[in-house]
Amino acid sequence: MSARAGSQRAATGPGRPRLVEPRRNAESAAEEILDAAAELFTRRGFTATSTRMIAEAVGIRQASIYHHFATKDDILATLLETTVAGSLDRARELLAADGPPLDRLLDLARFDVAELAGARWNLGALYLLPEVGAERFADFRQARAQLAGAYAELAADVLADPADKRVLLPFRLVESVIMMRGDEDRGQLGGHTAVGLVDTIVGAIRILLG
Amino acid sequence: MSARAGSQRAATGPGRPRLVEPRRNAESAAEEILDAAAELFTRRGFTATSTRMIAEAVGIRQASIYHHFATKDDILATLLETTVAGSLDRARELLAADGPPLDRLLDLARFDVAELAGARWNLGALYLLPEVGAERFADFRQARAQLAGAYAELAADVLADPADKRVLLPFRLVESVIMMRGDEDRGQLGGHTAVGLVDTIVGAIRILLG
DNA sequence: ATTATCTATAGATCTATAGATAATGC
DNA sequence: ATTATCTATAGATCTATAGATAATGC
Repeated sequence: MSARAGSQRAATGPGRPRLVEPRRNAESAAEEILDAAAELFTRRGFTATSTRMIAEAVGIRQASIYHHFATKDDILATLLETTVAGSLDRARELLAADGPPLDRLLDLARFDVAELAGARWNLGALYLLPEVGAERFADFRQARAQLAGAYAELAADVLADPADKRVLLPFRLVESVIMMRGDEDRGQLGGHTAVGLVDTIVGAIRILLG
Repeated sequence: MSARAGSQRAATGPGRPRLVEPRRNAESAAEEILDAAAELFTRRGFTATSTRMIAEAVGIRQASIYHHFATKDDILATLLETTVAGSLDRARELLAADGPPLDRLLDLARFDVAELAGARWNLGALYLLPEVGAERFADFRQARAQLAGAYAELAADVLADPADKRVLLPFRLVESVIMMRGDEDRGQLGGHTAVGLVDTIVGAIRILLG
Protein backbone atom coordinates (compact mmCIF):
# COMPACT_ATOMS: atom_id res chain seq x y z
CA MET A 1 0.00 0.00 0.00
CA SER A 2 1.84 3.10 -1.20
CA ALA A 3 1.22 6.21 0.87
CA ARG A 4 0.53 9.52 -0.81
CA ALA A 5 1.04 12.69 1.25
CA GLY A 6 -2.15 14.69 1.80
CA SER A 7 -5.29 13.89 -0.16
CA GLN A 8 -4.39 15.03 -3.66
CA ARG A 9 -6.48 13.56 -6.40
CA ALA A 10 -5.20 10.66 -8.46
CA ALA A 11 -4.02 11.79 -11.88
CA THR A 12 -6.15 9.17 -13.62
CA GLY A 13 -9.56 9.32 -15.29
CA PRO A 14 -10.93 10.39 -18.65
CA GLY A 15 -9.54 13.35 -20.57
CA ARG A 16 -6.15 14.40 -21.76
CA PRO A 17 -3.60 14.14 -18.93
CA ARG A 18 -2.30 17.23 -17.21
CA LEU A 19 1.26 18.38 -17.69
CA VAL A 20 1.66 18.53 -13.89
CA GLU A 21 0.26 16.24 -11.21
CA PRO A 22 -2.54 17.52 -8.97
CA ARG A 23 -1.17 19.01 -5.77
CA ARG A 24 -4.15 20.69 -4.08
CA ASN A 25 -6.27 19.08 -1.38
CA ALA A 26 -9.46 18.72 -3.37
CA GLU A 27 -11.84 16.07 -4.65
CA SER A 28 -12.39 17.40 -8.16
CA ALA A 29 -10.81 19.77 -10.62
CA ALA A 30 -13.50 22.35 -9.86
CA GLU A 31 -12.61 22.19 -6.17
CA GLU A 32 -8.92 22.54 -6.90
CA ILE A 33 -9.76 25.72 -8.79
CA LEU A 34 -11.97 26.99 -5.95
CA ASP A 35 -9.25 26.30 -3.39
CA ALA A 36 -6.59 28.12 -5.39
CA ALA A 37 -8.97 31.00 -6.11
CA ALA A 38 -9.88 31.28 -2.43
CA GLU A 39 -6.23 31.60 -1.51
CA LEU A 40 -5.50 34.19 -4.17
CA PHE A 41 -8.71 36.23 -3.95
CA THR A 42 -8.37 36.57 -0.17
CA ARG A 43 -4.68 37.49 -0.35
CA ARG A 44 -4.49 39.65 -3.47
CA GLY A 45 -8.09 40.54 -4.32
CA PHE A 46 -10.41 39.57 -7.15
CA THR A 47 -9.44 41.81 -10.05
CA ALA A 48 -5.76 41.66 -9.10
CA THR A 49 -5.85 37.87 -9.41
CA SER A 50 -5.75 36.71 -13.02
CA THR A 51 -7.17 33.42 -14.24
CA ARG A 52 -3.59 32.59 -15.23
CA MET A 53 -2.47 32.87 -11.61
CA ILE A 54 -5.28 30.58 -10.50
CA ALA A 55 -4.37 28.06 -13.19
CA GLU A 56 -0.71 28.11 -12.20
CA ALA A 57 -1.64 27.59 -8.55
CA VAL A 58 -3.64 24.53 -9.61
CA GLY A 59 -1.15 23.20 -12.15
CA ILE A 60 -3.26 23.48 -15.30
CA ARG A 61 -3.35 25.84 -18.29
CA GLN A 62 -5.27 29.09 -18.08
CA ALA A 63 -7.89 28.07 -20.64
CA SER A 64 -8.65 24.80 -18.83
CA ILE A 65 -10.38 26.74 -16.06
CA TYR A 66 -13.17 27.49 -18.51
CA HIS A 67 -14.10 23.84 -18.79
CA HIS A 68 -15.29 24.06 -15.16
CA PHE A 69 -16.47 27.68 -14.80
CA ALA A 70 -18.07 29.79 -17.52
CA THR A 71 -16.58 33.05 -16.23
CA LYS A 72 -14.19 34.30 -13.58
CA ASP A 73 -17.15 35.89 -11.78
CA ASP A 74 -18.69 32.44 -11.40
CA ILE A 75 -15.69 31.26 -9.41
CA LEU A 76 -16.12 34.07 -6.90
CA ALA A 77 -19.91 33.63 -6.81
CA THR A 78 -19.47 29.94 -5.96
CA LEU A 79 -17.05 30.73 -3.15
CA LEU A 80 -19.34 33.41 -1.71
CA GLU A 81 -22.43 31.24 -1.78
CA THR A 82 -20.84 28.15 -0.27
CA THR A 83 -19.31 30.14 2.59
CA VAL A 84 -22.50 31.96 3.60
CA ALA A 85 -24.83 28.99 3.19
CA GLY A 86 -23.84 27.11 6.35
CA SER A 87 -24.14 30.16 8.59
CA LEU A 88 -27.50 31.11 7.15
CA ASP A 89 -28.91 27.60 7.67
CA ARG A 90 -27.74 27.62 11.25
CA ALA A 91 -29.17 31.11 11.80
CA ARG A 92 -32.60 30.02 10.55
CA GLU A 93 -32.60 26.97 12.80
CA LEU A 94 -31.70 29.06 15.82
CA LEU A 95 -34.30 31.72 15.01
CA ALA A 96 -36.99 29.04 14.98
CA ALA A 97 -35.67 27.20 18.06
CA ASP A 98 -36.81 27.50 21.66
CA GLY A 99 -34.68 28.54 24.60
CA PRO A 100 -33.18 31.78 25.89
CA PRO A 101 -32.38 34.17 23.02
CA LEU A 102 -28.97 34.95 24.48
CA ASP A 103 -27.97 31.29 24.35
CA ARG A 104 -29.09 31.04 20.74
CA LEU A 105 -27.28 34.24 19.77
CA LEU A 106 -24.05 33.12 21.41
CA ASP A 107 -24.39 29.71 19.76
CA LEU A 108 -24.65 31.37 16.34
CA ALA A 109 -21.77 33.72 17.09
CA ARG A 110 -19.53 30.91 18.30
CA PHE A 111 -20.30 28.87 15.19
CA ASP A 112 -19.49 31.74 12.82
CA VAL A 113 -16.41 32.97 14.64
CA ALA A 114 -14.97 29.46 14.83
CA GLU A 115 -15.58 28.98 11.11
CA LEU A 116 -14.09 32.35 10.14
CA ALA A 117 -11.09 31.82 12.39
CA GLY A 118 -10.45 28.20 11.47
CA ALA A 119 -11.06 27.93 7.73
CA ARG A 120 -8.11 27.07 5.55
CA TRP A 121 -8.13 30.55 3.99
CA ASN A 122 -9.55 33.80 5.33
CA LEU A 123 -12.77 33.30 3.38
CA GLY A 124 -14.56 36.07 5.23
CA ALA A 125 -12.26 38.50 3.45
CA LEU A 126 -14.16 37.69 0.27
CA TYR A 127 -17.16 39.56 1.72
CA LEU A 128 -15.03 42.69 1.94
CA LEU A 129 -13.92 42.71 -1.68
CA PRO A 130 -15.28 45.88 -3.31
CA GLU A 131 -16.13 43.89 -6.43
CA VAL A 132 -18.84 42.08 -4.45
CA GLY A 133 -20.88 45.28 -4.71
CA ALA A 134 -21.52 44.51 -8.39
CA GLU A 135 -24.99 43.49 -9.53
CA ARG A 136 -23.68 40.01 -10.32
CA PHE A 137 -23.35 39.25 -6.60
CA ALA A 138 -26.69 40.66 -5.43
CA ASP A 139 -27.92 37.21 -4.36
CA PHE A 140 -24.96 36.76 -2.07
CA ARG A 141 -25.38 40.20 -0.58
CA GLN A 142 -29.01 39.47 0.15
CA ALA A 143 -28.10 36.20 1.90
CA ARG A 144 -25.55 38.01 4.00
CA ALA A 145 -28.05 40.75 4.84
CA GLN A 146 -30.40 38.03 6.06
CA LEU A 147 -27.67 36.65 8.27
CA ALA A 148 -27.09 40.11 9.72
CA GLY A 149 -30.85 40.37 10.24
CA ALA A 150 -30.89 37.12 12.21
CA TYR A 151 -28.21 38.45 14.55
CA ALA A 152 -30.19 41.67 15.02
CA GLU A 153 -33.43 39.81 15.67
CA LEU A 154 -31.91 37.56 18.32
CA ALA A 155 -30.16 40.53 19.93
CA ALA A 156 -33.43 42.49 19.98
CA ASP A 157 -35.05 39.59 21.82
CA VAL A 158 -32.24 39.59 24.37
CA LEU A 159 -32.55 43.33 24.96
CA ALA A 160 -36.36 43.23 24.71
CA ASP A 161 -36.05 46.43 22.66
CA PRO A 162 -35.66 46.36 18.85
CA ALA A 163 -34.84 50.10 18.85
CA ASP A 164 -31.68 49.63 20.91
CA LYS A 165 -28.87 50.27 18.49
CA ARG A 166 -26.68 47.71 20.23
CA VAL A 167 -28.54 45.04 18.24
CA LEU A 168 -26.14 45.78 15.38
CA LEU A 169 -22.97 45.09 17.34
CA PRO A 170 -22.87 41.29 17.70
CA PHE A 171 -22.69 40.80 13.94
CA ARG A 172 -19.90 43.37 13.69
CA LEU A 173 -17.92 41.76 16.48
CA VAL A 174 -18.15 38.44 14.65
CA GLU A 175 -16.93 40.12 11.48
CA SER A 176 -13.95 41.54 13.32
CA VAL A 177 -12.37 38.08 13.10
CA ILE A 178 -11.93 38.73 9.38
CA MET A 179 -9.80 41.78 10.06
CA MET A 180 -7.89 40.02 12.83
CA ARG A 181 -7.04 37.17 10.50
CA GLY A 182 -6.03 39.59 7.80
CA ASP A 183 -3.61 41.27 10.19
CA GLU A 184 -2.46 37.89 11.48
CA ASP A 185 -1.62 36.77 7.94
CA ARG A 186 0.55 39.87 7.58
CA GLY A 187 2.18 39.29 10.97
CA GLN A 188 0.50 42.36 12.46
CA LEU A 189 -1.66 40.89 15.24
CA GLY A 190 1.06 41.02 17.88
CA GLY A 191 1.40 37.69 19.65
CA HIS A 192 -2.26 36.80 19.16
CA THR A 193 -4.06 34.50 16.75
CA ALA A 194 -7.62 34.84 15.49
CA VAL A 195 -8.38 31.31 16.70
CA GLY A 196 -7.26 32.24 20.21
CA LEU A 197 -9.74 35.10 20.29
CA VAL A 198 -12.96 33.13 19.72
CA ASP A 199 -13.89 33.13 23.41
CA THR A 200 -12.98 36.78 23.78
CA ILE A 201 -15.33 37.81 21.00
CA VAL A 202 -18.20 35.63 22.15
CA GLY A 203 -17.63 36.87 25.69
CA ALA A 204 -17.73 40.47 24.48
CA ILE A 205 -21.13 39.91 22.90
CA ARG A 206 -22.41 38.52 26.19
CA ILE A 207 -21.12 41.53 28.13
CA LEU A 208 -22.55 44.02 25.65
CA LEU A 209 -26.07 42.64 25.82
CA GLY A 210 -26.01 41.92 29.53
CA MET B 1 -20.04 89.31 -7.63
CA SER B 2 -20.97 86.21 -9.61
CA ALA B 3 -21.73 83.12 -7.53
CA ARG B 4 -20.24 79.76 -8.46
CA ALA B 5 -21.90 76.67 -7.03
CA GLY B 6 -19.64 74.67 -4.68
CA SER B 7 -15.93 75.44 -4.50
CA GLN B 8 -14.67 74.14 -7.83
CA ARG B 9 -11.37 75.56 -8.93
CA ALA B 10 -11.26 78.36 -11.46
CA ALA B 11 -10.32 77.08 -14.90
CA THR B 12 -7.52 79.65 -15.23
CA GLY B 13 -3.78 79.47 -14.65
CA PRO B 14 -0.77 78.32 -16.62
CA GLY B 15 -0.83 75.30 -18.88
CA ARG B 16 -2.96 74.18 -21.76
CA PRO B 17 -6.67 74.54 -20.90
CA ARG B 18 -8.75 71.47 -20.12
CA LEU B 19 -11.42 70.28 -22.50
CA VAL B 20 -13.90 70.26 -19.59
CA GLU B 21 -14.23 72.67 -16.64
CA PRO B 22 -13.20 71.47 -13.17
CA ARG B 23 -16.17 70.09 -11.29
CA ARG B 24 -14.69 68.50 -8.14
CA ASN B 25 -14.47 70.21 -4.76
CA ALA B 26 -10.72 70.52 -4.61
CA GLU B 27 -8.00 73.14 -4.42
CA SER B 28 -5.57 71.71 -6.94
CA ALA B 29 -5.50 69.24 -9.80
CA ALA B 30 -3.73 66.73 -7.56
CA GLU B 31 -6.55 66.98 -5.03
CA GLU B 32 -9.18 66.58 -7.71
CA ILE B 33 -7.45 63.35 -8.68
CA LEU B 34 -7.25 62.18 -5.07
CA ASP B 35 -10.93 62.92 -4.52
CA ALA B 36 -12.00 61.02 -7.60
CA ALA B 37 -9.68 58.14 -6.78
CA ALA B 38 -11.01 57.96 -3.23
CA GLU B 39 -14.55 57.65 -4.52
CA LEU B 40 -13.66 54.97 -7.05
CA PHE B 41 -11.15 52.97 -4.98
CA THR B 42 -13.57 52.74 -2.05
CA ARG B 43 -16.53 51.78 -4.27
CA ARG B 44 -14.91 49.52 -6.86
CA GLY B 45 -11.49 48.66 -5.50
CA PHE B 46 -7.97 49.56 -6.56
CA THR B 47 -7.14 47.22 -9.43
CA ALA B 48 -10.72 47.37 -10.74
CA THR B 49 -10.44 51.15 -11.04
CA SER B 50 -8.47 52.19 -14.11
CA THR B 51 -6.57 55.44 -14.42
CA ARG B 52 -8.94 56.22 -17.29
CA MET B 53 -11.94 56.04 -14.92
CA ILE B 54 -10.21 58.40 -12.49
CA ALA B 55 -9.41 60.83 -15.30
CA GLU B 56 -12.99 60.77 -16.56
CA ALA B 57 -14.29 61.42 -13.04
CA VAL B 58 -12.02 64.47 -12.87
CA GLY B 59 -12.60 65.68 -16.41
CA ILE B 60 -9.11 65.32 -17.80
CA ARG B 61 -7.36 62.86 -20.13
CA GLN B 62 -5.92 59.63 -18.77
CA ALA B 63 -2.31 60.59 -19.45
CA SER B 64 -2.68 63.92 -17.62
CA ILE B 65 -2.83 62.11 -14.29
CA TYR B 66 0.86 61.30 -14.71
CA HIS B 67 1.81 64.94 -14.52
CA HIS B 68 0.72 64.83 -10.85
CA PHE B 69 1.48 61.26 -9.78
CA ALA B 70 4.31 59.09 -11.05
CA THR B 71 2.33 55.85 -10.73
CA LYS B 72 -1.17 54.67 -9.87
CA ASP B 73 0.24 53.15 -6.67
CA ASP B 74 1.34 56.63 -5.59
CA ILE B 75 -2.26 57.85 -5.68
CA LEU B 76 -3.34 55.12 -3.28
CA ALA B 77 -0.26 55.60 -1.08
CA THR B 78 -1.07 59.31 -0.74
CA LEU B 79 -4.67 58.59 0.22
CA LEU B 80 -3.63 55.98 2.79
CA GLU B 81 -1.02 58.17 4.41
CA THR B 82 -3.15 61.28 4.66
CA THR B 83 -6.05 59.38 6.22
CA VAL B 84 -4.02 57.62 8.90
CA ALA B 85 -1.83 60.61 9.79
CA GLY B 86 -4.44 62.55 11.78
CA SER B 87 -5.48 59.58 13.89
CA LEU B 88 -1.92 58.65 14.64
CA ASP B 89 -1.02 62.17 15.75
CA ARG B 90 -4.02 62.25 18.04
CA ALA B 91 -3.19 58.80 19.42
CA ARG B 92 0.34 59.89 20.30
CA GLU B 93 -0.89 63.01 22.06
CA LEU B 94 -3.36 61.01 24.11
CA LEU B 95 -0.80 58.36 24.99
CA ALA B 96 1.45 61.06 26.41
CA ALA B 97 -1.35 62.98 28.15
CA ASP B 98 -2.47 62.83 31.76
CA GLY B 99 -5.92 61.84 32.98
CA PRO B 100 -7.89 58.61 33.31
CA PRO B 101 -6.95 56.12 30.59
CA LEU B 102 -10.60 55.36 29.87
CA ASP B 103 -11.31 59.00 29.05
CA ARG B 104 -8.33 59.15 26.74
CA LEU B 105 -9.30 55.90 25.01
CA LEU B 106 -12.89 57.04 24.48
CA ASP B 107 -11.63 60.38 23.20
CA LEU B 108 -9.49 58.64 20.60
CA ALA B 109 -12.30 56.28 19.65
CA ARG B 110 -14.81 59.09 19.27
CA PHE B 111 -12.39 61.05 17.10
CA ASP B 112 -11.75 58.10 14.78
CA VAL B 113 -15.33 56.89 14.57
CA ALA B 114 -16.58 60.38 13.80
CA GLU B 115 -13.97 60.76 11.07
CA LEU B 116 -14.67 57.36 9.53
CA ALA B 117 -18.42 57.92 9.65
CA GLY B 118 -18.40 61.49 8.43
CA ALA B 119 -15.76 61.66 5.70
CA ARG B 120 -16.92 62.44 2.19
CA TRP B 121 -16.07 58.90 1.04
CA ASN B 122 -15.70 55.71 3.06
CA LEU B 123 -11.94 56.18 3.25
CA GLY B 124 -11.53 53.49 5.87
CA ALA B 125 -12.44 50.97 3.19
CA LEU B 126 -9.05 51.71 1.62
CA TYR B 127 -7.44 49.91 4.57
CA LEU B 128 -9.35 46.76 3.64
CA LEU B 129 -8.20 46.62 0.04
CA PRO B 130 -6.19 43.42 -0.45
CA GLU B 131 -3.70 45.33 -2.59
CA VAL B 132 -2.58 47.22 0.52
CA GLY B 133 -0.78 44.04 1.56
CA ALA B 134 1.85 44.70 -1.13
CA GLU B 135 5.35 45.74 -0.11
CA ARG B 136 4.76 49.18 -1.63
CA PHE B 137 2.38 50.04 1.22
CA ALA B 138 4.46 48.70 4.12
CA ASP B 139 4.90 52.19 5.58
CA PHE B 140 1.18 52.69 5.78
CA ARG B 141 0.64 49.28 7.35
CA GLN B 142 3.22 50.09 9.99
CA ALA B 143 1.52 53.39 10.81
CA ARG B 144 -1.80 51.62 11.15
CA ALA B 145 -0.25 48.92 13.35
CA GLN B 146 1.03 51.71 15.60
CA LEU B 147 -2.47 53.14 15.83
CA ALA B 148 -3.81 49.72 16.81
CA GLY B 149 -1.01 49.50 19.37
CA ALA B 150 -2.05 52.82 20.92
CA TYR B 151 -5.61 51.54 21.37
CA ALA B 152 -4.28 48.35 22.97
CA GLU B 153 -1.96 50.27 25.28
CA LEU B 154 -4.70 52.57 26.54
CA ALA B 155 -7.09 49.64 26.97
CA ALA B 156 -4.45 47.72 28.94
CA ASP B 157 -4.13 50.69 31.28
CA VAL B 158 -7.90 50.74 31.79
CA LEU B 159 -8.00 47.03 32.56
CA ALA B 160 -4.74 47.17 34.51
CA ASP B 161 -3.87 43.88 32.75
CA PRO B 162 -2.03 43.82 29.41
CA ALA B 163 -2.73 40.09 29.04
CA ASP B 164 -6.50 40.59 28.94
CA LYS B 165 -7.45 39.84 25.35
CA ARG B 166 -10.20 42.44 25.46
CA VAL B 167 -7.51 45.04 24.80
CA LEU B 168 -7.85 44.21 21.12
CA LEU B 169 -11.58 44.92 20.89
CA PRO B 170 -11.83 48.72 21.01
CA PHE B 171 -9.83 49.09 17.81
CA ARG B 172 -12.02 46.50 16.09
CA LEU B 173 -15.22 48.17 17.21
CA VAL B 174 -13.95 51.43 15.76
CA GLU B 175 -13.16 49.65 12.50
CA SER B 176 -16.68 48.26 12.36
CA VAL B 177 -17.83 51.69 11.18
CA ILE B 178 -16.08 50.93 7.90
CA MET B 179 -18.25 47.89 7.34
CA MET B 180 -21.38 49.71 8.48
CA ARG B 181 -20.73 52.49 5.99
CA GLY B 182 -20.06 49.97 3.25
CA ASP B 183 -23.42 48.34 3.92
CA GLU B 184 -25.05 51.75 4.20
CA ASP B 185 -23.73 52.76 0.78
CA ARG B 186 -25.36 49.64 -0.65
CA GLY B 187 -28.63 50.31 1.20
CA GLN B 188 -28.11 47.31 3.47
CA LEU B 189 -27.91 48.87 6.92
CA GLY B 190 -31.66 48.81 7.55
CA GLY B 191 -32.90 52.19 8.75
CA HIS B 192 -29.60 53.08 10.39
CA THR B 193 -26.72 55.32 9.37
CA ALA B 194 -23.09 54.96 10.36
CA VAL B 195 -23.11 58.55 11.65
CA GLY B 196 -26.02 57.71 13.95
CA LEU B 197 -24.04 54.88 15.51
CA VAL B 198 -21.06 56.86 16.79
CA ASP B 199 -22.40 56.98 20.36
CA THR B 200 -23.38 53.33 20.25
CA ILE B 201 -19.88 52.24 19.35
CA VAL B 202 -18.15 54.49 21.85
CA GLY B 203 -20.65 53.34 24.48
CA ALA B 204 -19.90 49.71 23.66
CA ILE B 205 -16.20 50.25 24.26
CA ARG B 206 -17.00 51.77 27.66
CA ILE B 207 -19.21 48.80 28.61
CA LEU B 208 -16.63 46.25 27.47
CA LEU B 209 -13.82 47.70 29.55
CA GLY B 210 -15.99 48.54 32.55
C1' DA C 1 10.60 79.65 -19.81
C1' DT C 2 7.55 77.15 -17.28
C1' DT C 3 3.53 74.76 -16.65
C1' DA C 4 -0.50 71.71 -17.39
C1' DT C 5 -2.76 69.90 -20.42
C1' DC C 6 -3.52 67.31 -24.90
C1' DT C 7 -2.90 63.38 -28.70
C1' DA C 8 -0.95 59.15 -29.86
C1' DT C 9 0.87 54.88 -28.92
C1' DA C 10 4.05 51.00 -27.24
C1' DG C 11 4.13 46.94 -24.82
C1' DA C 12 2.12 44.14 -21.51
C1' DT C 13 -1.39 42.22 -19.96
C1' DC C 14 -6.22 39.76 -19.41
C1' DT C 15 -10.60 37.06 -20.37
C1' DA C 16 -12.71 34.02 -23.13
C1' DT C 17 -13.22 31.16 -27.43
C1' DA C 18 -11.90 27.77 -31.14
C1' DG C 19 -10.30 23.73 -32.14
C1' DA C 20 -6.75 19.82 -31.51
C1' DT C 21 -5.29 16.01 -28.56
C1' DA C 22 -5.18 12.08 -25.51
C1' DA C 23 -7.16 9.76 -22.05
C1' DT C 24 -11.37 6.53 -20.39
C1' DG C 25 -15.87 4.14 -21.13
C1' DC C 26 -19.20 1.69 -23.73
C1' DA D 1 -18.46 8.88 -27.64
C1' DT D 2 -17.36 11.47 -23.90
C1' DT D 3 -14.40 13.93 -21.18
C1' DA D 4 -10.63 16.97 -19.63
C1' DT D 5 -7.04 18.74 -20.92
C1' DC D 6 -3.87 21.19 -24.24
C1' DT D 7 -2.20 24.99 -27.85
C1' DA D 8 -3.11 29.16 -30.06
C1' DT D 9 -5.11 33.46 -30.43
C1' DA D 10 -8.64 37.37 -30.95
C1' DG D 11 -10.06 41.48 -29.13
C1' DA D 12 -10.22 44.40 -25.34
C1' DT D 13 -8.20 46.42 -22.14
C1' DC D 14 -4.48 48.93 -19.00
C1' DT D 15 -0.31 51.65 -17.41
C1' DA D 16 3.03 54.63 -18.58
C1' DT D 17 5.89 57.36 -21.90
C1' DA D 18 6.92 60.61 -25.83
C1' DG D 19 6.23 64.59 -27.69
C1' DA D 20 2.97 68.47 -29.30
C1' DT D 21 0.16 72.37 -27.80
C1' DA D 22 -1.64 76.39 -25.48
C1' DA D 23 -1.92 78.82 -21.56
C1' DT D 24 0.68 82.15 -17.92
C1' DG D 25 4.82 84.57 -16.08
C1' DC D 26 9.11 86.97 -16.40
